[in-house]
Amino acid sequence: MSSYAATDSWVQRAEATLAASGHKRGGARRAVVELLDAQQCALTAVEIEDALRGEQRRVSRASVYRILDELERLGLVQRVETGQAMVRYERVCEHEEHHHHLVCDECGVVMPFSDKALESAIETLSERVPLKVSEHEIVLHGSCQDCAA
Amino acid sequence: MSSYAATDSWVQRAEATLAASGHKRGGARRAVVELLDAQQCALTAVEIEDALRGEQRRVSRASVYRILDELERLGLVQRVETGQAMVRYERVCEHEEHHHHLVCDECGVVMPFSDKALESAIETLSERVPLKVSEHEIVLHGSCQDCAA
DNA sequence: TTCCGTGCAAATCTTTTGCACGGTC
DNA sequence: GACCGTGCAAAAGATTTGCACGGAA
Repeated sequence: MSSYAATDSWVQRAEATLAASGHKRGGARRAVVELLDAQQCALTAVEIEDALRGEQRRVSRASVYRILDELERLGLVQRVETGQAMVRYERVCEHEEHHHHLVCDECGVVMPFSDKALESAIETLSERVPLKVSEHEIVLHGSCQDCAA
Repeated sequence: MSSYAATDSWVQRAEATLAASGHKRGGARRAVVELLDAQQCALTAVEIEDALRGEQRRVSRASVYRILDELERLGLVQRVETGQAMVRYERVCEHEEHHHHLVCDECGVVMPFSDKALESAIETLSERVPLKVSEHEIVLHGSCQDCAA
């Protein structure tokens, strides 16, 4: 889920992009980058902090936000607004298919999905709209299979 | 923009729904409902408070949030997540076409749009997804005509 | 007269910022 | 040595809650 040829992984691209933009290495950032790379879907800052507390190394909440902010500015991660009070973040993979999110309003679980027809509808309508569209976000709300059962 | 036959306006439906669910009338809530009815697109709680401060009557921020919360629970308004740090709210009109939002990331302006092809793509894919879909939200980000110029 | 509605102030929660120290280049 | 990275604590901003009083039914 997280890698392609070793020379082309998201982690490597991230490290390279960071270095190219004048950043030095840091343990906290490396831990966040590696954690994000291992994820299947978007995480909140708090989830990242908690996940890191146990595993790799402890990273302060402020650093998590600072790191996410920088990664977003560099186009390495993207924000996902799920309507759950906290913003979620996930890595942006150039090689992976663009995806969107399903949110269970009962248990809060977030899952990815992708759909060709949807993307082409978006593409088409983007031409007709009074906005130079740069991104789009689609969130479906409902009940997941566990909660609906 | 805000009314149909007088017997079928959103304000009237709101008042009726509120009454039916055991609410008494209140000046603050009436002011918020009337303001929302006059809007073309989604507002934040702060924008509502400010708009009301000048016009109809002053309504405390806490009341604005409580009122919006109740209206949302009753299905009279819906939240719109535009990725702008504040949640926006707009009335839900049964007779109006379902619409989504364009957000200018430079000036923050929010505009509505609707698209048949998009809706049917959503409808179709909702069947194939591991979620009993109840709602969906689509936001296009970019630069508005003024900002892009 | 009972219960809802509302304002005010305080509390919460998420996210940001200021500052000092330690690490990387 | 210069400058970035990070933790900690405080600040800021949005939203929620507790409490007391006034109003509607």
